Amino acid sequence: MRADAQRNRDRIVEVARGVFKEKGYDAPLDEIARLAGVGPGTLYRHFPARENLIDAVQQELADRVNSMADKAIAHEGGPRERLLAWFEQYVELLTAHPGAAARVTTAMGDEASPIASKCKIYAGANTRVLAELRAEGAMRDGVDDLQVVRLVGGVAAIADQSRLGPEAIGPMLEVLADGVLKG
Amino acid sequence: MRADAQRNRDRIVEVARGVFKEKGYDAPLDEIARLAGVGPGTLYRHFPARENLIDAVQQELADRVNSMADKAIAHEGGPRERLLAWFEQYVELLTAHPGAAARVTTAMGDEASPIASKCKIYAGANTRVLAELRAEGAMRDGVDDLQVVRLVGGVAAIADQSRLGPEAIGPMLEVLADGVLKG
DNA sequence: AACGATACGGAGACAGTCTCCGTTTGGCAA
DNA sequence: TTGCCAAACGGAGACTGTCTCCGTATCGTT
Repeated sequence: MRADAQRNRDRIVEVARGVFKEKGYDAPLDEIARLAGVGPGTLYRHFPARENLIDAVQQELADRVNSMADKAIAHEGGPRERLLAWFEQYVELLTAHPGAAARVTTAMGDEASPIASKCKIYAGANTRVLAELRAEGAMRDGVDDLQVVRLVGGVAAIADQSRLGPEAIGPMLEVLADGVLKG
Repeated sequence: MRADAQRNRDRIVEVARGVFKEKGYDAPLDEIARLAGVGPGTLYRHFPARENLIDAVQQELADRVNSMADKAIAHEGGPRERLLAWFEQYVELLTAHPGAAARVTTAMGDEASPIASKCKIYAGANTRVLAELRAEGAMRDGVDDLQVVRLVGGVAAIADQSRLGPEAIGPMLEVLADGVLKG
């Protein structure tokens, strides 16, 4: 890639991160182009669809999710505490950008989605936490990893769109934990 | 209301029901106006916001939800079977129109929403089912009705947007049921 | 320095939302 | 019936956001 093209691409992603965080994933793309000091054509050449830009912006979140999973696994307490710690971290991550939770969770399991690579990273982190619990015999039989990541993502999506706080999210995640764990 | 106004309003709702069912709740309103044989101005006078039109269209669904709850309560089997029957019926209702589940569940608990009246009806039906189970002592302590209707709505929203079938939805609802019931 | 490939930018086509206002219509009162 | 006017209509067009096309500029190589 030509040096000027790389520079423009980087600036677009950087600006988009800020705008998306503030205004959500439906923010006008032409405005991002303007703030990045490039024409709309340049933005659309680098990112043919909005989802491609979202994918680039989410690299930052994907970089954090695995250390989150590690922290949850190392969390003190029984399986329920560790699972809840993971759920809470994951919801917090997904609600970092308004509109992210619904998009990510919708794309989960869809290989053709432009954000499939990020979904894979999130799903992988979730699987690591669940594998740990499953090895301890704490998980109910028949519970699938993809189901769980969709359920938690669903909670995150509702929380995001309804602007729910931790006091409303916490009890919902507890229901999920009780449904996932033997008990 | 003048007779011609009432006639136009009814035709708009009727046409909107068909278009929404086919194209989802984001379908162009001007197209609905055109198909109903009225100008855009007429549509927007009757329904200042899209949500107001959605509210009118959903009257049909709201009329059905209570008999669904009755059927679930009368369902043969234990608490788990009855709760699952209700969850499945509710998800089916919410996914009858693409885009409905997310909107309804997002508005749940928000008095100011234009579709608040419909949310109240759905929430009321859910509460009736849960009250029955709670009276039998089948429910876990601390589980709130609003939480449950949001969780099931979240599943419906993800199922709607990801085009999931019953084989993917069923297991998720089982996790919810296990999290809601004593077990 | 010259040149060709690569990338840029912004005008503008297009789609959907929503409003404003001149025109029409329904229903009541004389 | 007729006349009146409040109520309702409709559609042109302003506005916003998406996305493309193509003449122009720039990069990096020879």
